Amino acid sequence: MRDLGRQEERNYRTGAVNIFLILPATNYDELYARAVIVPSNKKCASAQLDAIRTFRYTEEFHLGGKTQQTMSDATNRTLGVRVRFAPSPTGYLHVGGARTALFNWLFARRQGGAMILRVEDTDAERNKPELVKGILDGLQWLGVNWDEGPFYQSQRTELYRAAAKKCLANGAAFLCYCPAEKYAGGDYAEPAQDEEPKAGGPRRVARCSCRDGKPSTPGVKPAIRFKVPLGGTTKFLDAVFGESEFANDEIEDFVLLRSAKSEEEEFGQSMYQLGVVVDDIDMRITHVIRGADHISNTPKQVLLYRALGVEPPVFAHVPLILGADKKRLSKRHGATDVNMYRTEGFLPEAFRNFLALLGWSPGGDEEFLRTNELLGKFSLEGVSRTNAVFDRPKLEWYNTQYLQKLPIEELLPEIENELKRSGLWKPEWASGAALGPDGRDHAWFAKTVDLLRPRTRLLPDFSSWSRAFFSDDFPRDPAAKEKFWKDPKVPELLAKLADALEKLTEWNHDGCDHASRAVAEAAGVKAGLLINATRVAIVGQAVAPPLFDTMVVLGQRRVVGRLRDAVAGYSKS
RNA sequence: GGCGCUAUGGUGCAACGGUUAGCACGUGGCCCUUUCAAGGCCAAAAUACGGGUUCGAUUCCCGUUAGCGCUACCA
Repeated sequence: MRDLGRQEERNYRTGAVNIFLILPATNYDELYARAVIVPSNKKCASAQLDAIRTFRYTEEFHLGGKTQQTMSDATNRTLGVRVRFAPSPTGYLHVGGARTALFNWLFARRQGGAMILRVEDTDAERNKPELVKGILDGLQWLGVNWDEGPFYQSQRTELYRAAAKKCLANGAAFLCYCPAEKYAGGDYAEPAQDEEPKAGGPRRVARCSCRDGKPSTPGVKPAIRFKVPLGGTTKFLDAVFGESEFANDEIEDFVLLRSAKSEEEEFGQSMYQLGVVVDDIDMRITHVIRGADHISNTPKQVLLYRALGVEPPVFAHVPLILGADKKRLSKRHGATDVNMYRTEGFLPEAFRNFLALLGWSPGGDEEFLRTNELLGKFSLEGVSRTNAVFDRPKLEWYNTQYLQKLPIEELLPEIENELKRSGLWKPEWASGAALGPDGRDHAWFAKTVDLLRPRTRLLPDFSSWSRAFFSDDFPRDPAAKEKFWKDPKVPELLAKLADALEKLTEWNHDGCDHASRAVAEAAGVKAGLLINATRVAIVGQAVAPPLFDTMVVLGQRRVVGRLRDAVAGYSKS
């Protein structure tokens, strides 16, 4: 650790949390210091706290930073938490990525820090630029917003090349002329190098003679590989998994920069490991929160940080999301694209609540957590270390809960959008001008939605089976007619009911109730027979809210009209 | 194969050495009821296995097994 100049350090103890605050040294303008919050639980023994205190020296790194997209100076100087979400546009935004983004966002917002979005598109081959929009849309739908970016790695290649060259100059990297295939499959060690038989145990990863400065091969464009130290270990601290240590002999000499694809170029595009580290340094990322599939990449990145003269940030790896068969979630498990959940009609907040509790828990039994509660409770120490299975039934349960429990005024805009989408929306329903079909009822839309919502599972339910509430053009479900229109007395009953209801001077629940029961009684049938038949007549479904509430909401003119229409159509069906 | 990580009912989480192992989803039953939901009540269902450490292990350690991850000039 370098000399930090004047530096103050304090240890505050607040309940379960130790806060180490390292004040910036005044004489190094570039010196970057910050407070790190460390949970004092079993995952982070106090001996490890030292390792977490992170400072950063940016050196001449700014040189590259100025070339293309650069962070603003103001934000660069900001002290505090900075996290990033870094999707790769090789596919849509899948639920695992969405969860990672959500955790980053919750952490940033909770800590009052900054969220940065970075598109990792360094692989020109698989990269599909048109996918970026879908990813951003998905994030926005989820409510995950960002403060800086999106930055595109494909536009920052000079930065990576500068860093790779620095490693070359350092001796931390080497030019490799080997064909890629030679490394593929791992277990490769240049036979000629086998002079020291078992100096540091068996060598298990590819190590070629280029790393010792093999003369260049004419006509072959080299790649730049990182020169992993022989022997020793690399350790790092993970806020979720604790401390881990990897033997350097297990780490391959990973590629930093691809070889040039054309004659004019000296080198090709950056590889993942280089791009992440360089960007995380340049963007001053303090906490790297990402999927656990990156745990094995971390020692490589730590090595790279050190080679670049920078202390690594805090890592927090979050467990993966699996399908029902406990395999990593993929297309064959059904919907994995978050945008499909939007299209299906899930409420973003319900989806967010569900996702947040997949691999994280605030510690108790509460699980219905609205966004502000999530924001108030989120912490890295609550993150689990075990992979979680994506359980669709539970997600659906969350959605029905939100559909039912949300304050009506929060739900209304969602329903309005749904009805607009399906072409059923009428402007006069808008709040403020909420006149009902009969031009009288002031909160008609809200009342109707409130009546409907206990029976809905997804947003489109409002325009499908509830269609008759919003449109006069609705179908009568054949199965419902089969079930409740079987009795031959039905048309006559419905006709009588229409007559009785038409005479009503007051249109309310009890009036409809009494009138209906009187008709049933006069005809000598059970009220249920008439009620069920009437439901099919006025809303076309066997399933609907309580009949008399439905009548009230639909209005007298409509109910009578639909009853007569049903009588007329009865024989035809 | 090598290396790493993980292991509580079918699923998601609680229980931070002492509980009759808790909550929720799902499942089954009952109640409510005018359909269907919602809601209420009840039930079945778990500490992977084997060794330690300890007065005491779901909890700490080791091994086994299983699952997952990484092992690319993918990210």
